[in-house]
Amino acid sequence: MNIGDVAKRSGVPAKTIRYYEEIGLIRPRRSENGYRAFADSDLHKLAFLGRARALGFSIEECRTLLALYEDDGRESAQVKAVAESHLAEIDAKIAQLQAMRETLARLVRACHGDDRPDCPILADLAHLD
Amino acid sequence: MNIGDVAKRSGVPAKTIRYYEEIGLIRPRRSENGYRAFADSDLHKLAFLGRARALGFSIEECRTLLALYEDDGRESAQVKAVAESHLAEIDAKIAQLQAMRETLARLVRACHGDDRPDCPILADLAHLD
DNA sequence: CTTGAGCTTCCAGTGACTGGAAGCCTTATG
DNA sequence: CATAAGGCTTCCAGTCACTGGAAGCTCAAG
Repeated sequence: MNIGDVAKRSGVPAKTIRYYEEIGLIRPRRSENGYRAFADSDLHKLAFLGRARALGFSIEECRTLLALYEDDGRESAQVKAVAESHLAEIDAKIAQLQAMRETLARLVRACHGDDRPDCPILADLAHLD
Repeated sequence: MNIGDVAKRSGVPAKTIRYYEEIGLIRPRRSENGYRAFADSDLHKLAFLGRARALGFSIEECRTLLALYEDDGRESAQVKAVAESHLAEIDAKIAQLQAMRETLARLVRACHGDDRPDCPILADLAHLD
């Protein structure tokens, strides 16, 4: 398979696939003409990576997960630890965004949004502690 | 005021203040010795920027908000539009994170997390559509 | 006079791509 | 068989918003 095929089949853009090779996540063979020649195992890895990235795992977490995936002697506890740590980060990010959201929503509600200049949003931002 | 003072008073790190000057968000005067000389208005702007950034506004949105803040002829509707658009982005991000969170939490619950290798988290990631 | 803190500029790196240029390779069509 | 289109290659630069560090100037205290 050429890069275009795996890109289509895995859903990972060709540019991204080249980048993943550059940082050592995958190591496709090369054909005689210099083209990358992807095996089924490469396609599987890329699909794996695509899904892990979609769940928000960082590249380094993906590297760890991929290594665990390929290690028959892994302990599921290791995988779970990575996932739990990531879950905690997601929860923290959600909490932070929700705090922002509350403040912002309050300000937006308070702003009449007409042609006059006075605005509680700017007033809040300008307020010195 | 020197940069260290405004950094402490505004809560914006000195490095970040220099960066904000570089991209034209602030234009402090210079003393004869070459040091930046911050006026109260600069301090206010930095505090403004710090708060706007804390609410998740992008630098370009901050630039717009700062311009509106300084424009006596602004219409509060313009400010509200920026804030509402940002609020929508935040909501989208929260929704996306919550979707990730649900999937991930389900997988974590399903993984027994012991010394055996079989793991529903990896199984899910590896699953080809 | 020296020491240490604070200031300056400039360069490089972060994360995870993404866009684009220049050029080789392959395939389809006239 | 020539050519044109499309796919592949590498390399370089840009994104966003800083952040770290090096080299060197300035200032206040002892």
